[in-house]
Amino acid sequence: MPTNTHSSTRSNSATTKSRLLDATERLFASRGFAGVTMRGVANRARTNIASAHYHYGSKEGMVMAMLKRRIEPINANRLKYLLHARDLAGNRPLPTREIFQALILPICQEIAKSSTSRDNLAQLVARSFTEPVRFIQKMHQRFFRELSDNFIEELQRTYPSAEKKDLYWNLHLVISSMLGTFAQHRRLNDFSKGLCDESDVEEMGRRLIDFAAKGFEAGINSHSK
Amino acid sequence: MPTNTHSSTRSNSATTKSRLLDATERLFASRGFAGVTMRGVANRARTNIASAHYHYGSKEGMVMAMLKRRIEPINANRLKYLLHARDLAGNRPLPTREIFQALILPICQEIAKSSTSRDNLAQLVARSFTEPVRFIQKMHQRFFRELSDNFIEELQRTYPSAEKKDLYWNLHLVISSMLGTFAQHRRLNDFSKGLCDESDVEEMGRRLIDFAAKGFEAGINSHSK
DNA sequence: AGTTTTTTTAAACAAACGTTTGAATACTTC
DNA sequence: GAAGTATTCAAACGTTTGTTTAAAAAAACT
Repeated sequence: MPTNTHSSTRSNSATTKSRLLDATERLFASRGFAGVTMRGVANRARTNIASAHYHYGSKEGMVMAMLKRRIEPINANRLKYLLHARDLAGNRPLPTREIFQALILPICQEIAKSSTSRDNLAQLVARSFTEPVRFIQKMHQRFFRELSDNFIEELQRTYPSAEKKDLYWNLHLVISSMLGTFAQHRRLNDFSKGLCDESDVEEMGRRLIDFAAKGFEAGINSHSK
Repeated sequence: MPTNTHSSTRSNSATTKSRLLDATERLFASRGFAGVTMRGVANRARTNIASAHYHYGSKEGMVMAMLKRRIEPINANRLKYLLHARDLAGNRPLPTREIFQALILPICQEIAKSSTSRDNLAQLVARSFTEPVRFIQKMHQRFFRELSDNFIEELQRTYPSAEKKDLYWNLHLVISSMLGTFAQHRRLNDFSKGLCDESDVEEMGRRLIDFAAKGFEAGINSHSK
């Protein structure tokens, strides 16, 4: 039985443990949950199937650990961004664009980091939000519930007279657009017949933020007048 | 060997054949490609595994047939909408909103029709665009390539001085937003803590069109000035 | 050094998968 | 109604899946 209550104190074991998550990440990003096989992961991590079970208990546990490792730091950065922007603004409401920068920039930075090799974070995030497996849906729900609570609060400060329903609808549209854009990201080159460069993550971030901010404002203003 | 060159002339066989696609559709929408099992489909269609192979040759062939049956009519409607709007406008360029109405309304109507029972078209479309299986990706690519060719042409008429790169980027953002919104659609109730009603597909369509049109315009104007 | 705990390994398990077979049944055609 | 085609069916095939077992190896601890 694995005793994972203590974080691993040894150097070698931590390496195998993390190599397993690395392999899980690659397979999940390129082939989805069903494409993550214990044998495939073990092979890529240069270890054994039973070793994977030893460290993570089950396939579900392993994928869950991999998703947590990836997503939690990004969400933490989003909130840090938001708080930082609010500090700079004093008690004046934040511009729409700035709020969505806090939502979108942190993950774009992470995507830019990871998109050097074949393991693409954009694909990973995209899969995790349409994956039909129950526990992943629950996880996704938890992550975004926490996020939206914070962002709705900030949006209410910026749009004090807006109806809550409009704020929720349009934040929903913004988040959906962001996730959809990541999911489609790899198809941009083909889609645009080579005119657009999908590898330029910074450009994607800038355009996505503009798009989201203006779209959001449209949804709030049209209803409030 | 199945001789599918002739469309089925008998009444009973066509029913079994279409029941198989119905079952495939339900399973694919709720559990993705990996969740479509020949046994599951055959059970739901009240027939045999071998019967499914007889009619469609393979699991891939069956899922492909199901996707074609669903998506092709929607795309045809989109083009019909677009041509109709252009006819009404004479040779004057179409407003942005009207162009994206032609993109979004036809599929929303279809979603509204199918969302009575548990088989949700929004989920189906959502899965088909993040599914890691090769042949589904190819199919998705083909469908949207044909669509985008027509819509880019129309957008160029409306924005004659805009750069092609901007048009492609922002149409990409619009399509991604649309797909992402469908993918997230079922989570809206929970996300908004009951404030928003996800079953109101017409409201979703209206808000999505506004969002997309304004977001698109922002991406074009900000770069052209 | 000896004991205990943690980690790795090879081998096997039952269950579920897509596909194939060959015979039985239904339908069409003459 | 006989001949021929189209469809259904139960049963089996070989793989692959996640998981378990029990023993060996490595590391940590006293």
